[in-house]
Amino acid sequence: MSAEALPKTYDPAGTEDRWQRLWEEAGAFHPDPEAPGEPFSVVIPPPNVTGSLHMGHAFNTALIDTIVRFQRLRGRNVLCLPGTDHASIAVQTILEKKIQAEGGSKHDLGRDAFLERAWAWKAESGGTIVGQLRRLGYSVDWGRERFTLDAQLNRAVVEAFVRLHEQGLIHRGEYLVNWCPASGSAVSDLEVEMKEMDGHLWHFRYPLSDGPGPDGIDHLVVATTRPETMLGDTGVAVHPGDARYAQLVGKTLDLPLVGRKIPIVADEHVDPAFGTGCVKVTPAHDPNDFAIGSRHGLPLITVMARNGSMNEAAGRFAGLDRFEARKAVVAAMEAEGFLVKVEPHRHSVPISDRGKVPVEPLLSTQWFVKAEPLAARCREALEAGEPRFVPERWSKVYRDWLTGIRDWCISRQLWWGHRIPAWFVVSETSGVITDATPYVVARDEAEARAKAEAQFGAASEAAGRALQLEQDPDVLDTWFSSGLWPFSTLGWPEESNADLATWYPTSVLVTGFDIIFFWVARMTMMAGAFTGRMPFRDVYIHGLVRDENNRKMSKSAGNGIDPLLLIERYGADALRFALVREVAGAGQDIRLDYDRKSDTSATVESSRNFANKLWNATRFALMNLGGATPASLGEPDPESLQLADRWILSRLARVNRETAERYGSYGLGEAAKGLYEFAWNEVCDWYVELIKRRLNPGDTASPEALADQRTARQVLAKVLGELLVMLHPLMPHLSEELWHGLTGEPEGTFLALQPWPAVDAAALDDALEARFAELIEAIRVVRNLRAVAGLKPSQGAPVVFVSGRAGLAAVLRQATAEISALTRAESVQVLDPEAAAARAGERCLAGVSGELQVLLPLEGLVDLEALRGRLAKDLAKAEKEIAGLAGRLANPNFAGKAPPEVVAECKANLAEAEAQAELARKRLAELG
RNA sequence: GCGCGAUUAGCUCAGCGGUAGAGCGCCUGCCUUACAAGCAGGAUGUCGCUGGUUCGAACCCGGCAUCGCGCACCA
Repeated sequence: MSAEALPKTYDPAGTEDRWQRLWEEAGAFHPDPEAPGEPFSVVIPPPNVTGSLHMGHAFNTALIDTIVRFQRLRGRNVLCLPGTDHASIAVQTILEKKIQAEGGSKHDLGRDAFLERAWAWKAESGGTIVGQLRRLGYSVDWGRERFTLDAQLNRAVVEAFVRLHEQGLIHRGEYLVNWCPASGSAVSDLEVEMKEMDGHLWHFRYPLSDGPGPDGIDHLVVATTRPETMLGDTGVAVHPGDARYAQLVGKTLDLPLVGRKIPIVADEHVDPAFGTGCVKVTPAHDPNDFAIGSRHGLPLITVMARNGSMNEAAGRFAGLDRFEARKAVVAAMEAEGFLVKVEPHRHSVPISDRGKVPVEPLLSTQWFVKAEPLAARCREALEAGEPRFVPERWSKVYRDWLTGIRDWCISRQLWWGHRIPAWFVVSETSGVITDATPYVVARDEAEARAKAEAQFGAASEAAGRALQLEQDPDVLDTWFSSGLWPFSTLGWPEESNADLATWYPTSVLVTGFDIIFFWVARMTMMAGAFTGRMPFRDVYIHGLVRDENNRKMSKSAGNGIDPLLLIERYGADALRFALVREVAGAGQDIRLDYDRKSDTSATVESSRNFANKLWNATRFALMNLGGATPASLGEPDPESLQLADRWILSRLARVNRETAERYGSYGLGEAAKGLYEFAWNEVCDWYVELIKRRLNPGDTASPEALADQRTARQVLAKVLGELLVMLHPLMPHLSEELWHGLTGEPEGTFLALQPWPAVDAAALDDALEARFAELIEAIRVVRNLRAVAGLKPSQGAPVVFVSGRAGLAAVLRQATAEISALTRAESVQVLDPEAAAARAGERCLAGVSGELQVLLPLEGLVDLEALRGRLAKDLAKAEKEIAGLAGRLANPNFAGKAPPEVVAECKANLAEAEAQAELARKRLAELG
C-alpha cells in the first residue's frame, strides 16, 4: 500500500467488513485442539434470541474479545466459542403476544405449530444477533457456534437430568411455587422481583364460633393485603406468648363469607406487636402461612386457578379474576359487617420478571433440583480459590447465595425449551397424568419403555392392559441448559471429545454481576456435579452499561442504544475502544455518553478520533519510509541511535511490559488508556515531530545524514509496528489494516496471529526518560513564553537556556536542531550561569522550569506588561510552593520521622523553588 | 433489617499515603506539506461532611449524609 492510496481520514466501514470476511474465510479463529500452544478458552455468555443485541452485549463482547485476542498474540491456542440461548419464557412471551395480535392463541395453534414458529423466530433473531456479533469484530470460532437447543446440547441436558435424578438430586413433588399467571408457568425464586408498592391493609373481623367467652371477646381482627385469599383461610395464628389471646388458642372462628370453622393456633412466627397480633393463615397461598399450616396440620385449600382467576373453592367468587375478586370480597365483607377498617399500606409485592404481573404462590406439582449438595461442593471449591473472582468482592455475593440455598424449581409449563425426559406410565392412572401417576426418567422413549416394562410390565399384563407412556409435557428452566454451557458446548457428555480435553475447564468467564446467581452459580453447580471441577479458572465480573440518566440500559425500559448505530457512525473499533476505556475501574458500571437527538456520543467520537490519529501516524510513516518496511529496514544499530530514538525505544519497552501485564490481569481500561497516551502524547506529539528533520535530510544530504535518516526510519517503523500489535486486541480492524500497510504483508497473513513483540529490556533507561522529560518541559516553556509575548507562529526568535546542570545542558545542546524546529527558534544557546551573568540586564522574556532558566532576548519586541505578568505568575507559584515546603520542613517531626529520601527530596524542591523565586524577583527588578 | 458500591474540574471518570489527573467541553492563537476527527498555549477543584491514625490523608480507620444496587422481609 502506498501513502498516496491512503485518504486523509480513516473510513472504518469498508475496512472492518473486509477484515471480518478475510479472517473468517481463512479460518483464523478456528483452532485445532491438537495445535501447539497452551490452551486458552472462553465460552461467550450466549445472548437470548429475543431480538437484537444491546449495548450491554457490545460491552461484554469488547471485553472478551480484547482478552482472547491478546491471548492469541501471546501464542496461546485460543478457543472463543459463540452461541445463543433459547430463552424459553422470554421467547414464548414474545411469540404469544404476536399470535395474540393476529387474533389467535397458542392453544389454537397447537404445540407443534407453535414450535415451528418458535424455530422460525430463532432463525431470524439468532441471525440478527450473529450478524451483530460479527459486526463487532468478535474473534470467535463460528465453526463451533452453538445454540442451547441444538441436538448435541439437548443430549447433554437429558443426560444431566437423568444423572441428577439417579443421584436423588431431582425430585417431583407438590409445593408452593411462584406462579406467573401471565406466562402460565411456574418460575424460580430468582425470576421474582420484590417491588415496593402502595397497597392497603384491610382489617377483618372473624367471629368466634362459640360466641363471647368469659372475657367478653367474641371475635378476632386480622389484617391482610390480599383479601381474596381469605377464602382459603384454614386458621388464625397468634403468638404463643401473647396473653391477650392465650385462652383462645384451640378455639375456632367462623370464617366469614365461607362459613368454615377454622382453628386459632399459637405460632412463634407471629409478631404480637404488629397490627392486632392475629394472622389469618392461608397455607395454599402464602409461603409463611404454608409453614405455619404444616406445623399445625392445617388443611390446604387452593382457591385460585392457574390463570389467576378464582376457582370453584372460592364459592360465589369463582370465575372472578384475582383482582376483581379482591374488590368483591372487600365489598361483601363490608356489606356483611366484617370490615373493620382499611389503611393505606406500602409493602413489597412479588412481581414476575417476565410476565410483569404479581406472582401468585400456588400449590403445584413441579420438578425440583436439590441444590444444597451441589452448592456445598461449590462452597468448598471457593474456599480453595476456585473460581477466582475479579474483582474479588463478588466472591462474597456468590458464596452468600450458595449458603442457605433453596431448592430450584426447574419445570416450566411452556412449550419452547428442553422437554423434561420423564415419561408417565399413564396406563396406571386411566390414561391421564395425575400427581399419583408413576413415571420413569430416561434418555429417550425406548429407554423409558424398557424401564417401564421392567417396573410395571408384569402388573399391566396381569391387569390385562397395555403399557401406555406419555412424556411430561413441560420443559426445563432455560438456566438448566445454560448451566451446562461451558462443557455441553465442548462435547460433553462425550468425555473423549478432543475439544473438551483441550479446552475444559475454560480459562475465564466474563459476564455482568446481574447474573451471578442465575448463571455463574448454576454453571459451577452443574460443572461440579458432572465434571468434578469448576468450569472456569477466573470469573471476570463487569458492570452494566447505564444510559445518560444513569439508568440500566435494557430493552424493557426502552432506553437501549443500538450498538449498530454507533458502529455505523464511528466504526466498531471506536465503539470497542470507548467501551473498554471506560472500564478502567474494574467492576464499575459504565455510563455511555449519548445524545439521543443526534445519535452521537462524544466518548465514542473521541475514540474515533484516536483511530484517525493512528491512521495518520501510519500515513506519515508510509510517506517517509521510502517504500521500506520494518522487516526490510531491520533493527536499528544501537550505536547510531540518537537521544530521541533511545527515549522512544525505552518508552516502547516500558509500555509493552505494562500493557501485557494489564491485558493479562483484566486491567483492560488501564491498558487502553496507557496505549492511547503513548501513541498520541509520546509517539505522535514528540517522537514524530522530533524526527521530521532527520527523515528529510534534503537533496544534498551527507552520508552521515542519510545514515541517520535510516536510523530514524528504523526506529519509527519498529515503534509503529509494535504499537499496532499492542493495539490490536482493542482495535482489531484498524490495526490489521495499518499493519498490512506498514509491513506490506499479503492478505492471507494476519496481525491477529502474529506474536506479541518481545520486550527489549536493554532499551529501558529511567535516567534517560527523566532527562527527556526535562527537554520536553524546556520546549514547553519556550512555547509558553512565545504565546505570552504574543509572537506570531511564523516569527522567529532566539532562545537562550541557562542551566547549571551539566546533564541537562548536554541534552539541550544535543537537541538544538530539534528545539529550533519545535519552537521556531532562530538560534539556540545553552549557557552556564556564569556565562549568563555576563549578559544580565539584557531585556528578555524569562521563564523558569526547575533550575532551568529560559530566556528569549527580544529587544524591542517584548510586551513589557506580558513579561511582568508572566514573571509575577512564576513568582507567585514559587512562593506558594516555598510556603508549603518550608512549613513541612519546619515541623521537627517531619525531619525526624519521614523517610530520609522524602526529606531530601523536599529540601531539594525547596532550594529549587527558592532559586526560582529569586530569579523571578531579579528579573522583575531589572524591568523596573 | 443485613450487605455491597459510589460521592474528585461544567460533564464522564482515573488516581488509593508524599505538593491534585485524563477525555470531552471552555478560552486564546494557528489550515506549520501525517492528521482542523488536527496543532500550540491557557483557565478550571477547601477530592460529600465529620472525627481519628500518621511527620504527612483524596487515598487508611470510625461515624454521618446523599445516590445506586443486591439479599431478606410482618400479615
